[in-house]
Amino acid sequence: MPELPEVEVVRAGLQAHVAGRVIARVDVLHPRAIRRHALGPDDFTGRLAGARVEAARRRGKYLWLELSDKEAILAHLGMSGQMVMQPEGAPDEKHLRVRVRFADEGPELRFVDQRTFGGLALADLVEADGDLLPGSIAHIGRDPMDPAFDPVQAVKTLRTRRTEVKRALLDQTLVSGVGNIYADEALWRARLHWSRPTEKLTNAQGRTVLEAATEVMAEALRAGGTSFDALYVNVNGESGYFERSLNVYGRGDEPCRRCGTPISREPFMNRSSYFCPRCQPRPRRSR
DNA sequence: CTTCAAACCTGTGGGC
DNA sequence: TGCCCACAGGTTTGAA
Repeated sequence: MPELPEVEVVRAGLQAHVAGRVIARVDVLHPRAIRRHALGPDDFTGRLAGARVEAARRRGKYLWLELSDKEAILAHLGMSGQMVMQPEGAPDEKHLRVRVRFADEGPELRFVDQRTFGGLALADLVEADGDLLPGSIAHIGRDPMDPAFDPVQAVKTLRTRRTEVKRALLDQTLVSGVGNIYADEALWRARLHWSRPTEKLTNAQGRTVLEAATEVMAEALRAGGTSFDALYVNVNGESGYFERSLNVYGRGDEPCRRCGTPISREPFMNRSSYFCPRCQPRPRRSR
């Protein structure tokens, strides 16, 4: 599933293949893909024709193609969204949702999305805390790879929350970019059970788990991201290979790489939490 | 204000 | 073989 490292791989691919090009024509093949564009498909395609892509940018799991006049194509990959470059005329993918052709008639950009949780929208860029970003995501916190990310403040905010530590890690307003996979990996590295109450974490524990999240995402980025199946690929259709480096996620009943204890899986927020019951003991009292 | 859970989706795979 | 259900999960929305 695309979390920060996977989205960053895609962003870099878009920067390399799309920046500097002028859009000739956009086709929306499935209206749900632009459901967050309130003015509808005709407005979306009409306003994009002739626009020039200046750069590909990202915050957390959101990415956007910056256009001129403080506008941008804002994208979220959801669970299965892909941005792939294809030669014009290549056969349509089964789940092709949006096609972007360019004036130079070079490779076209395709938004492909099986589960349709992702989508595109036109957004106005606004000034926020020294950054230019889509107004609709101004509520998202900075991610750990942002040069202006403030880890001391993030730990402080984390410890004022009254919730479980994993819920806090997944809260994009606190720190953005972390999803279920890297949350579990960070908690394993920090030796913290997912249900530990945030208000009881020490400053050192808070710092440790946020540093672990930052490190594991940086390592995943260097590996090209995590792929379990064909649902995450870069703009050239290639998978990342960080899955082999995961220590807990998806490893239920397999031995912990630190202590050999079988990894546990528990239901959590309509998904799963993977953890080592020995390295990450459950808190004695759930608040 | 904060916290929480349901809803949105489709393809895959296990059980029977 | 085929049917049914569980599962994958990020964000939005509305309720408490």
